[in-house]
Amino acid sequence: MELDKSLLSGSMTLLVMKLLEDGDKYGYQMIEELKRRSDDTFHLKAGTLYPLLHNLEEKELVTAYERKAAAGKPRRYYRLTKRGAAALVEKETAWDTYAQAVGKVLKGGACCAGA
Amino acid sequence: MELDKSLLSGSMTLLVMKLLEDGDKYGYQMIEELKRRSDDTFHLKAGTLYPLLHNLEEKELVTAYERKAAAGKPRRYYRLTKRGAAALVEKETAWDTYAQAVGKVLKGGACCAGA
DNA sequence: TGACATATATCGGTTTCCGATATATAATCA
DNA sequence: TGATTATATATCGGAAACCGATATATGTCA
Repeated sequence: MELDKSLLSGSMTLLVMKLLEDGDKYGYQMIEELKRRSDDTFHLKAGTLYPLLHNLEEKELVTAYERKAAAGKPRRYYRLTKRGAAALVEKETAWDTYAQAVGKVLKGGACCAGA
Repeated sequence: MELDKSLLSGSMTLLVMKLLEDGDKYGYQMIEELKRRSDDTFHLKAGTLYPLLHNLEEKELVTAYERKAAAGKPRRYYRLTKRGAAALVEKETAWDTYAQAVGKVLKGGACCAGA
């Protein structure tokens, strides 16, 4: 594909990083928020999210810290690093390019234009 | 994900099937046309396309026939079956849903709305 | 002769994502 | 009290997508 293959379908990484743009969040919270913000379209699974977060941490695109909640297990919060924020911008641009290209193929049949 | 996982990133299957909507095509031709219709964004590789086509054939979403060209190796043309055309419509709808959901997440930060 | 474009094909590998499973805490309910 | 459910994190194994490399075969052009 050559345009950032990791977008296809690394879209989950993009979306998770986007959630962190609004402020630090912990894993379980991201699952809920992604569901909400996508109008119940994305049901991100724990088995997908946690390895993904660990991977972002390794690449230093996010940092993590633990904090006890009023009840339950302590929560592991994630924060976008500067490099993470820069990577996010790139990923958003790549997504736009990709989505637009799909749109071109889906709309532009031989039926409608010689262009 | 629950919305047709094979869209993420089965987008290639969607795009290839879409190309066939305009008429029968052979593999190499699809690679060239996808490049053209996407304004040089998608560089579909032979190693991706041919297994994908064989898979569509197995599922009876396309049929194939061979035809000699004026020169060179004979070409293997593919044609959308009725089931294939129906599957294409579904895949296009799924793509729309998916792309819109990504759009919602990318646009709707906590920064801009309580909605 | 060799390089290149056309054309199809397969194998092995990486990355994505998920299902299943495990662990731990607290609330609710029968 | 015991069972279930929700919260919260984690890992493992597997399926599927896509690609790089490679192989094959034909024809043209220098």
